[in-house]
Amino acid sequence: MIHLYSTEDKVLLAVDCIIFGFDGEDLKILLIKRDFEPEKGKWSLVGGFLKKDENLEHAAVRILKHYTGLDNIYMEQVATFSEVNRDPAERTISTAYYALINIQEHNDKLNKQFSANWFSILEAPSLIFDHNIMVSNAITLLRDRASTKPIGFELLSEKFTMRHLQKLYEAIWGQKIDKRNFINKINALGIVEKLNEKDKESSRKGSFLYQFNAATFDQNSGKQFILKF
Amino acid sequence: MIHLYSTEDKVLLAVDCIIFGFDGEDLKILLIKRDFEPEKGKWSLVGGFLKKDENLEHAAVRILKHYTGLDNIYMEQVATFSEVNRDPAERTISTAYYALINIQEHNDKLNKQFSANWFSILEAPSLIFDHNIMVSNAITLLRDRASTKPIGFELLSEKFTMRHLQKLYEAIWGQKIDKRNFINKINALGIVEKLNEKDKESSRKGSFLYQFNAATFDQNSGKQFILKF
DNA sequence: ACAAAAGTGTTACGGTTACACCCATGC
DNA sequence: GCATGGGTGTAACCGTAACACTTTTGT
Repeated sequence: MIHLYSTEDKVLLAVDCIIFGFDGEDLKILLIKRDFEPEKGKWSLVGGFLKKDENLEHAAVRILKHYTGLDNIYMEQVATFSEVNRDPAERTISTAYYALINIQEHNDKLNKQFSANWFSILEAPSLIFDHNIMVSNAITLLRDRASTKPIGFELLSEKFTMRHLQKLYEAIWGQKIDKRNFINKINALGIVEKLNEKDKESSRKGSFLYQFNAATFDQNSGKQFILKF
Repeated sequence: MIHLYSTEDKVLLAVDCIIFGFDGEDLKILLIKRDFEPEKGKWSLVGGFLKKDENLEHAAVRILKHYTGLDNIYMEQVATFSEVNRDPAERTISTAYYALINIQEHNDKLNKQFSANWFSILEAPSLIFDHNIMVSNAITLLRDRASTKPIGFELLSEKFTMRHLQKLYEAIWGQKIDKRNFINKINALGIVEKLNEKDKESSRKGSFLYQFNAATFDQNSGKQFILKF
């Protein structure tokens, strides 16, 4: 079998992004109302097409910057979706990426500009094409990664309370966790540093703030990061 | 931003397959000597281009059938690789799939026809393009899947001994496992059925044959399949 | 009789889970 | 002084890991 590349079929390649955020209670995804045909007016993931001179990751970064205004976003490829008629307009293959952003840093103006909205993953509307499957795969992958890598911090502000962190993991796994067991385990992992500051927002007593300590984590990296309940 | 699909760049989309087999001792991958430019004569994964009227999975099935003669192969997508210059001949994006086949059923004639060879994952040669990274990602994924899904059986014949099964998992994880602990755990999972036959190949005493029991596994599917040591 | 692999249970250990009360503060 | 969330330790339990000897049979 001899290949002459030039005789092979070419296709459109798109990137779709599942953008996760955390508001203190629920894990959320950012969706936009699609403003062009087909399926204009329906809810959709943010996406765009791959250009000749960039790789998929670069395209994802570009799209994320466009829709969120943010750089340096934590991102990982989910999978590539290629059903022949997934997009009724034209044959398009799409690679999905999930991204973790700090919802506080996200600019509300952009939401108006793009008719975008945050939806709890428990109450998200039905999406165009195969985007529901993409979201579902992304959630599965995120749950796995959150259990084996210290990526949760990407969804929080630099300083956070133990309660924030716990609520985050509860939202990711859809499961209540015992307060004492959670704190014990986090401390055993030695990846957060207790600060001499308190957050007074949530209670009269106030609760201590922590920050992720990459250095400590790297030292411990002999042992595995596993966070399961 | 308004998209007119017709103005977007199109690209070549390829599929590359990491074909795993198990010879009783080592986990192996099937590689071919590439018979066309660029990189003619170098070792490579088997691959091909996506056609207009098929999805990626279909392309992978087609390629596997072509190079191994086999249908109904267990397969899973690994990831999509898109560096701009990954293929020096022309911009090509490639989606990698790993596949598990029973090495016994594989036809040696085809190996001659395609200058193909099985290599232990521990001694595989350097490959063209980014194929080494694909293999490495595939192994990581396989290890994860083997720990959480009963897919190991895809690499064995229908009937196998406990020793075969243990050697397989040892090869996948690159780690010795205690014989008694292994058997205890497999039996606790209740996914294999002991047959009234013995394999006399490996010892004078002979060892009992087992087969995977999908029915039993489905009944147990309330509990999770987890196989780690 | 001996070599070579098969087969078989129990104990110790470590990590996970379950669980309840006092503390500090603002109103 | 009381209501609200913050903070803290221990004991029971369960799964995992470590470990050695007997059995079978072909030569």
